[in-house]
Amino acid sequence: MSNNILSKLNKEQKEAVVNCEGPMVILAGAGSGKTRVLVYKVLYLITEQKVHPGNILLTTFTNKAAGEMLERILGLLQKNSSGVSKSNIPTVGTFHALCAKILRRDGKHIGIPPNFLIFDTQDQLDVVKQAQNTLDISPKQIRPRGVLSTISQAKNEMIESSTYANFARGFFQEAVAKIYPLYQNLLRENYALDFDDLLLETIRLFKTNENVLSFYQKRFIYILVDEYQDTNRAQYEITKLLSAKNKNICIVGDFSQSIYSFRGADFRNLQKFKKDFKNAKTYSLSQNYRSTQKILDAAFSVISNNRTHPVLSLWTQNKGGENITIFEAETEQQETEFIIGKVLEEKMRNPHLLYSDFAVLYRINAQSRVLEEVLLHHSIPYVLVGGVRFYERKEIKDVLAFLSYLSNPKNSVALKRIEKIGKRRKVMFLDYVQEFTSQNLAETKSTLEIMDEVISKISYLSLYDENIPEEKSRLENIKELRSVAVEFSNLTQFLENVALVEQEYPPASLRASMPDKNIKGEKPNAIILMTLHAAKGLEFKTVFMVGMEEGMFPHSQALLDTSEIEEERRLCYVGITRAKEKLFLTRSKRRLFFGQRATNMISRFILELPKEVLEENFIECEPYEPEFL
DNA sequence: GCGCCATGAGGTACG
DNA sequence: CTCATGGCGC
Repeated sequence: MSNNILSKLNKEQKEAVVNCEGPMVILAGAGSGKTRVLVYKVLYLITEQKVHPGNILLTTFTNKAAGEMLERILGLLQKNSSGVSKSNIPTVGTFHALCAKILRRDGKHIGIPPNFLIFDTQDQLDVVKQAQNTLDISPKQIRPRGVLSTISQAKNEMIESSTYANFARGFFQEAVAKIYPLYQNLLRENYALDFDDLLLETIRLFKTNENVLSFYQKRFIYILVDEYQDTNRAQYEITKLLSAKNKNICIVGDFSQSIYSFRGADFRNLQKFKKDFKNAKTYSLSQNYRSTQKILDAAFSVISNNRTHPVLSLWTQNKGGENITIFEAETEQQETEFIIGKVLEEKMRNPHLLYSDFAVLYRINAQSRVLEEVLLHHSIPYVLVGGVRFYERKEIKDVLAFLSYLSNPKNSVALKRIEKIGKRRKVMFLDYVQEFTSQNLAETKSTLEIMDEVISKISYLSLYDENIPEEKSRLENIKELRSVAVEFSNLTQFLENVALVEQEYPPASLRASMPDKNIKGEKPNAIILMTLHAAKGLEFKTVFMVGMEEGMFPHSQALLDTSEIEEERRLCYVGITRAKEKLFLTRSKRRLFFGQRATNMISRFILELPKEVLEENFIECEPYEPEFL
């Protein structure tokens, strides 16, 4: 059986899998089979080391990744006929999901009720506005969004509301110093935590309750952490606390793919690890199974310009491959037309190719508009990944507000939202709340029944007209939410799922220009449009990176800061390494920007590519020295 | 409670 | 230019 598992791995991967005891770092390059190593390591621990599955913790970056990895693990376990029952599976999830579970169970020790709410960004904003209102701080002078991100940043650095004032410098931060404590109080009055609190309160729980910490240390004997380069300080702290006793901690990461420092991620955690665990072993996965050597060479050449972190050199058996094409368009429309031409050309050359083998990656969301317009004009099918998320839609938030208030009448933010829907509807709703609590319906009715009752009691659906396309899609979204409710008949569990789980984009929110068979679960045959950030972890046969201009990519706000430029370069590295077979980099000489025509220089990242891997017809621009150097 | 207009800002995004 | 927000009048 052991051979069976290990035969699927190369030498480097095998080493990383079979060494399980003690602290270790796996430096895993893009496309090097990192997920495979994590999955097989868990499998190896269970089947070979006879570790109880419940003693394994694997943390991931997203819920999606967690779901996929657990599925693979369970599938392989079944294949190896190792009896794993539902109550006997490894814990796989994000830090936030893990912390939510821990706090539901043990938060009471630090005054957090088990039915606490999790406030999302919109709820948080409402709270900030409420706090500013109380303090008479005008939202015009001090923007709530800015306040919120400053508070979040402070929380990421583990600065509490009581001590923030000591660090506050300047007009804005002094305002935040007043708002932050009030914000925190309001959260607590609502029995709510924000996402940052989930992490911070767990740390506080661990630090003040030895027994609780000890319980989880005994439970999670083997800890694996994915995407360690994108952990923030709180997440770093949690892994350290949890692994302090057994020290069986395996972290996986890649410096070159750290692209989330703007939200508190710190790739130096990857370096700190070896200082915290002096005897930590290091394994590197350097064989790439995704791209051609030319693509890898291009990526390496670019990323080698970064000075503040180590860089893995990747190799592949897939030598050669096609050259990388650079295209300089006059306008952004022409840039998109070039893409369409190339897609059709490639499809002609190879009839097996689907539209979905092509991805267009861009730096900022605003770039998608022109792409959509031109694709639409040429009747080329596309899907836009991203945009307004399902659970952030108005109608979904409304229905959730009803349910959330029913589950926890302390939720004043939900009530405020309900009031906004309509005063009369609020009265009708409160009538139902009375009925609901007096008859204790939370115990007897399913989520779906409650949802349907609320919706009909206040005739919520009559707000929307089926004949107006936009409103019809709102009605469809509510239907979609009903199907989620079917999966979670317990109201509390349903709300927990909604708060923590990133929703798949349902069909209605997929903006496809051609209504292909977009049925749930089916990948539509359409060109994929997304930001470079969204592309992390994915791969496509052909990749177009557009807007390769100074000011666009690297982004204008990163130009003056070396560490931000390095992050942009890592983002570029991530983009290049998404391509399996063919890579195009395009730029436009002129571009409409905030209604004005702007002329941008060619991106430095293009000039950092090795000439050997470029199509010959690319005429290099005059080299330039950025002014700030 | 809704719709209209003025104003202002404009990165990336997971839980 | 485009979108989000907030104030105000009906």
